Amino acid sequence: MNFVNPKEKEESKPGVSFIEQIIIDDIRSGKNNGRIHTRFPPEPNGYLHIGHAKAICLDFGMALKHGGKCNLRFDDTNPTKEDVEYVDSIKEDIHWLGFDWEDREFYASDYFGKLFEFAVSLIKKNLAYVDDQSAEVISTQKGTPSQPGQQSPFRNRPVEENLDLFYRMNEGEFDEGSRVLRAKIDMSSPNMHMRDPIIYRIIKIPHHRTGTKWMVYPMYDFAHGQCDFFEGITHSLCTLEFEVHRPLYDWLVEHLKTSDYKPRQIEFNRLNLTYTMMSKRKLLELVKEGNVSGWDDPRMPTLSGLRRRGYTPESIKKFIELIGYTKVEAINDVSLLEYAIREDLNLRAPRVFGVLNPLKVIITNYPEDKIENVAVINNPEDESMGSREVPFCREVYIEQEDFMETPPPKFFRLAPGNEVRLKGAYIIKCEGFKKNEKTGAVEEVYCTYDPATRSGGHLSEKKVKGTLHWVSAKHSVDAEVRLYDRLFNHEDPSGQKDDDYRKFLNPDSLKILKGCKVEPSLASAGHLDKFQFQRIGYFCVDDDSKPGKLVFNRTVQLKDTWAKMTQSQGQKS
RNA sequence: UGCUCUGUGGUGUAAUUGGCAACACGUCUGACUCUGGAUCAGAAAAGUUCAGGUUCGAGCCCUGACAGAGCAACCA
Repeated sequence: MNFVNPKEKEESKPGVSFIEQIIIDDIRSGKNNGRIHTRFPPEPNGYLHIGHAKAICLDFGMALKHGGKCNLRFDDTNPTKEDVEYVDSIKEDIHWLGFDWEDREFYASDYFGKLFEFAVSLIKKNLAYVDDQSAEVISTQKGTPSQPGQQSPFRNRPVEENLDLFYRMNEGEFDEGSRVLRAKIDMSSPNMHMRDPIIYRIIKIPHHRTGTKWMVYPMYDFAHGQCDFFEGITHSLCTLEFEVHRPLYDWLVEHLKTSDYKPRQIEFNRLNLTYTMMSKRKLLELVKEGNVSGWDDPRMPTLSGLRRRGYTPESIKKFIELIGYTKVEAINDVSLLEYAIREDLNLRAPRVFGVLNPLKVIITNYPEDKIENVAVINNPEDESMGSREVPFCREVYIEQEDFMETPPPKFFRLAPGNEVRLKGAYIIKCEGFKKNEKTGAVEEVYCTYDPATRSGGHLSEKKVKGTLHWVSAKHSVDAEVRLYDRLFNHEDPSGQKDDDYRKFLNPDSLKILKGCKVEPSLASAGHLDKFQFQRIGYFCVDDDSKPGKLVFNRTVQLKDTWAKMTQSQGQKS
């Protein structure tokens, strides 16, 4: 035997993302006086989903890690799509994730005045003009990505006339769509966004914050970089699709800045998840069409949905840490998200007994009225969580799938002549069973128990292959259990040529089990309490749950190697 | 047939200033287990899209291909 030096396990460094590297470099070089200031800029037009969580973790996370600040800024430049309802939910979700913007809650609409002034100054510099053409005409004049655009006949309108028209646009003198303000840049630019982009349009729908004060509203491109500038943002982090907007962002900031300071836009890859759809618009459709119960349906990728499903903020942050930030358009596997929540809950969730599909077991040699309280450990991963007493008696329920009349090889559970341990209690042996004559379904199983094998007792060392969870028939509590599965059965429901994602809706994404039996200690469980139903998975108490009418949501299944074995052998039961 | 960006095990990411391609998930073994969970030990799996070039040495630098994505909203 050769003697080898023990492997020196080098601390594998977490590896900073390219964005963090830029931030570190900027701090070192003293750029912006070494200041780090980011922002998270949601549009209040829907609920936050896990893709936003990726951005939130970066925006707030980088600030936190490098001694900077992160603002919350609602990008509310389009009153036709936005609503306060969303503002509140967004704030709640960010806090739930564990981030805080302190007193820096801003709105793009806070800057409407300044933005208007800036637009006026551009007009005065002959860098902006009012265009009277229709959307269609402007669009065709813009050309295509491979063909240059043509100049608008209004492009050389005199400054005074532009000024007059722009003011009158804001006074409501003109109809929506009749006139827009455009930046005068370059109609032949290879970048479509530089072909005299529209920067202001007329909208006469009241704004959720500014009411009817304004009749013209800035476009995203005319707001974002400037707001960053106004707030002193140093690193404006956004997703890859804004890459081509950056020259315009820079152009505008360049005309605004008064010193060396300017914000820098950096783009990273958006989150894509297998079997998941992230488009806000389509999620809204799912809600409106009743394919899900709401934005917080536990199958939704929204933060409110994940929360209700039983995900913890820690697990979501862990997942995001695992996938990283790059410029590659990747599609991440949901199983990694499931791994993250299992990891988290494994350490924190108390173990309990819950039987989803009950099958009655009668222990024929156990006294009729005897009741024993057996002690069961709450969490083998955490001794400090102690143990609890669970009542045991002559009749118990086990899981239907834990009994088979004619078991396949390596079936370690209950079968005629077979012995298993009821966890925390006794070893029992199957002596017989009763079948329903019509359906052939097993209705009752008859067992004997060995009194010497009580858990913890001195003779309890006897080994059996299988250990089953169970509940006392007399003491167990009824519960409804909602089994959730992926909402879509296609690996990439939003990446298909065929845009009708509805085709890929998984018909089995929700299975409601009514007659489940759980141990009595769960009777008083409160909303969002999380448990591991032993041998099954992690569950949390749903919002619909009430005392006497318990409802549990399955967050995620436990890994199940037996299921995998039986599947690969084609022995699905 | 324009511009911009991106190509590293099955998947997602690493690889200090060019120096033996690393980690995680997943997969497969085995050990252990009163959860077929967890844990522990181990294995398979890429030679970095391709072709040239520079160099003692290239995933990294250069050239040229190829592939994918984004961009033509009065959305963000």
